[in-house]
Amino acid sequence: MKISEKHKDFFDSVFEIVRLIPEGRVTSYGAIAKCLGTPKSSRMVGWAMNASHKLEDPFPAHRVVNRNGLLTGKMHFSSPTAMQEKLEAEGHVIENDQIIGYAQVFWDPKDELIF
DNA sequence: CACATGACTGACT
DNA sequence: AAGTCAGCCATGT
Repeated sequence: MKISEKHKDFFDSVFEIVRLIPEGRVTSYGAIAKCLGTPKSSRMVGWAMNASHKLEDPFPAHRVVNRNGLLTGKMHFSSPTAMQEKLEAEGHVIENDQIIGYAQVFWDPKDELIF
């Protein structure tokens, strides 16, 4: 299966934003979707994350969680615990698959777009 | 082609 | 406050 060129645009934007996430910060699918102008297409952001596995370069998909700071996509990583481990390695505290102090480490893509 | 599912979210009840 | 519904749209059956 191959990603259409039309979708590549969307994917590219998502990847670019996620790569901009500073270490020790996280963001949500909705925030990215909103930044792209399609706030209701957060599912598509998750879809893009799924496609991120094809990327050869390291991709911090673990820095993208749902709006509750819940690691809903951890099962899609190489290891069910990989996501949590990487987050903890960056200084986050995970409890019950949820990022403690999520609001404090939340990073809004718009912060980088607005000057 | 129709229906169900999913790395989601916001609104409504 | 907690549960339900409705948008979203690609993919799988």
